[in-house]
Amino acid sequence: MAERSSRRQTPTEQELAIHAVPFGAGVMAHRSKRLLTAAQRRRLMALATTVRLGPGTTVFREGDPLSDIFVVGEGLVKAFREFASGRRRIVGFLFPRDVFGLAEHGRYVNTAHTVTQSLIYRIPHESLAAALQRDADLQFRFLCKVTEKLREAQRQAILLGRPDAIGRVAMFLKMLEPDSASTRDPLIALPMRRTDIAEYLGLSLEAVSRATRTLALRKIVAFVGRHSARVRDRAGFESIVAAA
Amino acid sequence: MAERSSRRQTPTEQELAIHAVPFGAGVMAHRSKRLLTAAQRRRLMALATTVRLGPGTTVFREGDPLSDIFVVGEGLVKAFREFASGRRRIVGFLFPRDVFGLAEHGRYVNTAHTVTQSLIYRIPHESLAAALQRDADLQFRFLCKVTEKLREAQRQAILLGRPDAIGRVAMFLKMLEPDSASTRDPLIALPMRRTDIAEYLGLSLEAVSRATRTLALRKIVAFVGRHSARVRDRAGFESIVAAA
DNA sequence: CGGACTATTGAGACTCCTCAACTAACGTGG
DNA sequence: CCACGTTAGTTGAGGAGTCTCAATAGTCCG
Repeated sequence: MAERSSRRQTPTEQELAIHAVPFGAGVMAHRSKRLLTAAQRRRLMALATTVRLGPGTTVFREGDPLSDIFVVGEGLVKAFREFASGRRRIVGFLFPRDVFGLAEHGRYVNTAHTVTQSLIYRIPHESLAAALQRDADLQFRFLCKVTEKLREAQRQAILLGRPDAIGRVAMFLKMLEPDSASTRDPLIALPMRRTDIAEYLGLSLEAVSRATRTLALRKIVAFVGRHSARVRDRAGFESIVAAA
Repeated sequence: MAERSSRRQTPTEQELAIHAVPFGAGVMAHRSKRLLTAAQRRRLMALATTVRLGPGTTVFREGDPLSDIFVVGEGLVKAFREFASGRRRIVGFLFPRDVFGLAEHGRYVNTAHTVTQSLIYRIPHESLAAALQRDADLQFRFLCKVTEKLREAQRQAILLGRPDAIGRVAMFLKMLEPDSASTRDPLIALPMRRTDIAEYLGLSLEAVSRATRTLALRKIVAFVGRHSARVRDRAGFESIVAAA
């Protein structure tokens, strides 16, 4: 399930155990606030070029030769794969501080699109590899980050294993919910479109729509506008998330 | 999608891009043959204790405090999570050379059971973390390994997103299929039970059974006994795998 | 040769998917 | 600032597929 190595550092440092889902979503709040020291950050930024992209822009395509590793500075990016049938499968939402650009055999395995306007840092992969080789501590941070992604990926797998649409949507909202500790405002931001949610949850657009409607009718979650939600019935919500 | 850093080494070295599915399965054949140098292997073994476990043995449980990181030497291990409803979700099969013991906040996030008799190496996580901190190259190998797991996890997510049982089973078989290049024998080993397959694929036991039967009736895959299969109609098989 | 477990097969209910139409939101331009 | 057009999302009806429950067949043990 997860490979790892681990080492506790500052409080709430996560283990190395592998578990990486290239999904920055919901986890946004869970991730450690500062993974890098000021010096490390400075050195990394020296290797990076900064790009500002409008919404719906392609960062790279599946099959493109690997060139850079990317880090989200601001905005939201989605990583997905397309099939012959035209169906799409989003394998992860990338939030600020998330690293992306997963490759295999020298080629990116997914396509990455911006969802909202975004600020992206790109680092040539050779430069990054060299930097990681020189700085074991920096590499450890990366290892933690990938492990975090693995955990997220497992979470998505668990979510997809559920047979009920309402449960999937509830789990998705739970993933995007800010840490109860950090934020007092229980507002959940949903920057992506319903279609994106459907492609992430493995459901049809209509099923997502019906599930949200049901949650709203039962007064478990209130959707304000199309891009935010709020849990109204905490107990009911958690029981749906926990079930199966 | 995947974070990463990367660096090509010997041929077929994989990138660091994050994408980790704690799933050793099918990927067995895909993984690099030798990730460690003899010296690194020796040093790691010095930290490890060896355990031989019978089939169906619990290695650790979800929620247990993190103590060791594990590596499969021989046999097959499954990592899964259990729900209040009694439903189980297998998030990964661990094959020889796979690392497991994913933790968060000092606790294992999954339960690990042996499927067959297995030889397991266990390394105290502090010792491993220290070793990785000292040896950047070794740490890089771990990073590659976690990245590999992330790719596998994404693959499982893609698989689970498919609505058809036959397609899921076909993808699963594809994952377990040995590299066409390495092995000339197209026999696919299925050490796990049907129930395990069902819990990995997010299907009911019966749906798996019906899917295998359908594949057999269409003469696409031949199942010999309960623990091995062989692709009979390569074109038909690949078209099912690729579809959707 | 039995017995317990695992897997297969069958019948009905339920849920989601597909197709289609309608409504709402957003952006542009007058 | 309002009107229109395009895109995004909601709602409805019917069909396909899986899930559940139940019973049968097969396999691995002792």
